[in-house]
Amino acid sequence: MAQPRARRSTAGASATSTAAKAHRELEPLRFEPVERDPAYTRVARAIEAKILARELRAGDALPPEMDLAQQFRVHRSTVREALRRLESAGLVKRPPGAKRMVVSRPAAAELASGMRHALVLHDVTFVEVWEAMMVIEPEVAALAAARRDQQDLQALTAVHEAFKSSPKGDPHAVEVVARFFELLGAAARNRVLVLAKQSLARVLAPSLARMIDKVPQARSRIADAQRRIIGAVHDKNAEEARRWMSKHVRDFKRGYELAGISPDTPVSVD
Amino acid sequence: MAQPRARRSTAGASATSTAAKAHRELEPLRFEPVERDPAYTRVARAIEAKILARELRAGDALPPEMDLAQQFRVHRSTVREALRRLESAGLVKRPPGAKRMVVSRPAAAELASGMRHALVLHDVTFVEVWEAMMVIEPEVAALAAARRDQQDLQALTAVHEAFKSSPKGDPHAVEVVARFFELLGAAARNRVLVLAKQSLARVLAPSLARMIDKVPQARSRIADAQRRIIGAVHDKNAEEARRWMSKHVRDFKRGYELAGISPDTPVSVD
DNA sequence: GTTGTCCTATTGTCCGACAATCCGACCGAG
DNA sequence: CTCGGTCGGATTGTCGGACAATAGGACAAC
Repeated sequence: MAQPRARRSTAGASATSTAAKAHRELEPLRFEPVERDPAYTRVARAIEAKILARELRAGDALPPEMDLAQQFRVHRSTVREALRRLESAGLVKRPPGAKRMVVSRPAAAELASGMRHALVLHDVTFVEVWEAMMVIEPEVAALAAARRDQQDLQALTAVHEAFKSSPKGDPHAVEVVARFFELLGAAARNRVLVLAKQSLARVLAPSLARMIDKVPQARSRIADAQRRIIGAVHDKNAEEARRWMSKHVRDFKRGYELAGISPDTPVSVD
Repeated sequence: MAQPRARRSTAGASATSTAAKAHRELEPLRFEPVERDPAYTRVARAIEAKILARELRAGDALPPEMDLAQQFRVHRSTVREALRRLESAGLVKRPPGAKRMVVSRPAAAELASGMRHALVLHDVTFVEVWEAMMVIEPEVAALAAARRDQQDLQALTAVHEAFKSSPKGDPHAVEVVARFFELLGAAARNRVLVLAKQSLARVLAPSLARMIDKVPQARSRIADAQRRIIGAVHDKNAEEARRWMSKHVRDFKRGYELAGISPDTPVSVD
C-alpha cells in the first residue's frame, strides 16, 4: 500500500517538473527525456556520494541492510541491489569471513579487470595495446630508475631470476613477465601510471605465451632486456632505463612478427 | 524447502572436497580458505563468462529474469543482484525506455568514472596526475598529428574557438579544456590510450578551475598552446605536436605554482 | 497511415520468512 | 584471571509469492 503510493508520487513529480521546465520554449518544442531511474540506482548513488564525500571512509562498516532500507524508505531487496552495484565498483566489499560490508577504495585489480573487459569486448588489437605500452613503459622505467629503493631492486631481481629459471615450455613464464612490469610500476611511485598500465601486460599475456613458444630466441632476449633494465634501474640511470625498456617493448612486436602473429589480432581473454 | 537443501549441499561439497584434497599433506597441513561465494556472485560470473566468450554479443537481449532464475535454479532476486553487478561493470545495460536488458561493451565513460573514484579515494595528488599526463599526452598529440583526418581538425578548432570565446569567469571553460584533450585522443586512433588518459583531464578539472581564476595569464597561455598544437596537428607534424603539448602540460604545473596551489593537493571530486 | 484499445510478458518493488553464521556476552575450568 | 566453550541476538543470503507499471505487439477504428 505505502509503496505503490511512493512509486507513483516520485514518478509523477519528476514528470511534471520536467514538463513544467520545458513548457515555455514554444519554437521547436524539444523535451529532454524524462529521467526515470529505478530506486536501486538512486540508493546506490546516494551511498556512493557519501563515500566520495568521505562521510563514509574506507574501513567503516556500512549500516545493516535493514537500517538502510528504513532510511531510504525502500525494501531491503532494493538496498541489496544497490549494494551489488557498489560492490562491483569496488566501493564496498565484504572482508572474507565478515558479515557487514565495509567501505573500501577500489583496488587496482578491479580497475584492471574492467579495463580488460573493455579492451577485449571492443576488439582492441595487439598493436593498439603495444603502442600504449611503447608510450607508457619507457617513461615508467625512467621514473623507476629515479625513485627505486633497495626493496624494489630486490623484488625485480627475484622476478628476473624466476623468469630465467622457468622451464622451457612453462606457461607460467608470461605471468612472471607481467609481474616484472608491475614491479617496475610500483618502483615508479606513481599510482596513476600504475593504474593506467596495469592491464596492458596482462591482456597481452595469452598471445605472448604463444609468441614465446614459437620464437626460440624470445626467452633469452626477454631475459637480456630485463637484465639491462634492472641494471639501469640499479644505477639510477633513467635515460638508460628508458632506452632499454623502449627496446624491450619494441622487441615484443618483432617477436610477434617472427611468430607470424598478425598485429591486428584482437587481444583475447585467458 | 528446496533452497536450504541446495545451499547446504553446495557449502558442504566445497568444504569436504577441499578437506579431502589437503588431507594427504601431513607436514605443515595448510588449508586454503574454503571458498564460499554467494550465489549472486556465481550467477554474475557465469553470465560474464558467456559475454566475454562472445556467446552473448553486444546488443543481444538477455533472457528474462525469470528464465535465468529457472536455469540457475535460483530465486529471481538473486538473479537481479547478479544483474546489478554486471550493470555496474558496464557489461549489460538497459537502453532508455526499453524493458529487457541488453549486453553491451563497457563504455569509456564507465571506466573513467571508476578510475576517478579510485584516484580520489586513494588521495592521489596533483603531481601524480600531472606526471601521468606528461607521459601520455605528448605522445597522444604526436599520434594525433600523424593520423588526424579533416573532421578531427574541425572538431578541435571548434573547441578551441569555444575556449577562446568563453567569458572571463566561466566555470564551463575547464570543461572545454577537457574536451580538447578528449578530441585529441580520438584523433590519435588508439583506444587503449584514450581509456588510459580519459579520466586525467577530468580529475584535474576542479582544481584547474581555481587555477584559471587565480592566474590571469592562464587563459591566454592555454589558448595559445591549443592554437600551436592544432597547427602542428594540421601540418601532420608529429614532432612539433609533441613538443607543444609537452610545453602545454608543463605550463599547467607552472600555473598551479603561480596560483599557490600545492602540488600535493589531492585531486577532488566535483 | 495514424490513433486508440487490449493483452501479455517482463520489470521494479514490495512483503514476509527462514537458515546460516558472525559477534559479543556470559560462564566454567584451569 | 585468562582461555576455551555456549548461547542468543543481529545480520546476511536466499527464497516464495505478490502486484503495479509499462514495453511491445496485435488488432480494430478513424
